[in-house]
Amino acid sequence: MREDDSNWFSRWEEELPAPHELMPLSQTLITPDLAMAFDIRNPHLNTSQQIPQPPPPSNPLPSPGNPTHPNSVDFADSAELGSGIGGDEPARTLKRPRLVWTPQLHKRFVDAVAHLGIKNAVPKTIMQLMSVDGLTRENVASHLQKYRLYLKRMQGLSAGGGGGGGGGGPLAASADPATDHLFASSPVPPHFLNPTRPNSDHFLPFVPVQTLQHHHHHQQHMAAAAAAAHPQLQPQYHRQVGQFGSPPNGHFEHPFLTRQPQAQPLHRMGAPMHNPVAANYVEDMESANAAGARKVVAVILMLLIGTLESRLLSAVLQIQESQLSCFCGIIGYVP
DNA sequence: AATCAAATAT
DNA sequence: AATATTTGAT
Repeated sequence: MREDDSNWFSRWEEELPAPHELMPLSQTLITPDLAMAFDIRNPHLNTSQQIPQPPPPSNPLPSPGNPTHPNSVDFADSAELGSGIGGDEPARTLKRPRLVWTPQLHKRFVDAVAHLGIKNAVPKTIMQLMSVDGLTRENVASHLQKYRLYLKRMQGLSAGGGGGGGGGGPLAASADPATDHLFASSPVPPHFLNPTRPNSDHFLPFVPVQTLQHHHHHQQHMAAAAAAAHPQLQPQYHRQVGQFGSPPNGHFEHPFLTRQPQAQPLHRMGAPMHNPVAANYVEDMESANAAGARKVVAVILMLLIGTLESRLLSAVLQIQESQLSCFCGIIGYVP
């Protein structure tokens, strides 16, 4: 008794949860929507917040075969998702905003799938290869599922024996007019349609090109819904910054920031390790001057390999066959 | 545990 | 319309 009396306090004190074990009550009482609307996040999650990624100097470059919407929305679209909530358990209560598959994001997806080969292209690996922060496996799985359906349709179109449109090729419009603008925004690598044997694309680097980190700390307060509202937009540099205004529809978009140092899973590829600085990838290979070099490299590779089939070559390069001579010329080869 | 495809929900 | 989520099977 006596002893207890003198010690009860210290015992009680010892059993108190450590500060980091405390679940902030406010978090549990605030609805996810409210939390997002007011930008409330976890106190002990002082992780660098969603700093909307710097919009790269607009490098307007037309992607082949896409109708462009003149109205260039100057949203930022960065490559990261999910804000700070990825990490800890109370995040479970906070539902993350739905992912918006911008043409650029989709392009990354396609690139990843292409480089993995259709066999290895499963949600998890695709997700890892894309290395977009906040991107979840189910995000990818969902997208992949739809993309496969799309491919199936495309395959059905071109492979169908009977049809009149013999020479159509993979560039033909989708059968269902009502279907995805998104998927049309990135060219479907030819071999997606014939899983016949591994592709030579494995030789092509995944272009983990690092871009400069600009400091453009502008939090755009615009509804990213607008970006989604223009599906046919050119895969330009729109940075959709999901911020919260008063969304009538009730859901918010979150910004994507390019993935920071965190995980750098895919440096095994071609990339000489370099600084751990964010792996920032070139979104449009067509636009970057890297594109030219890339194609030339591809040509050289093909030459070295000995496969000089113009159709295959143009397919690999994703250029017109007529342009082949140009590239061949560069390297001094005359077909 | 991951994946997949289909159905369903938001 | 576009994503997410669930379901049931592999």
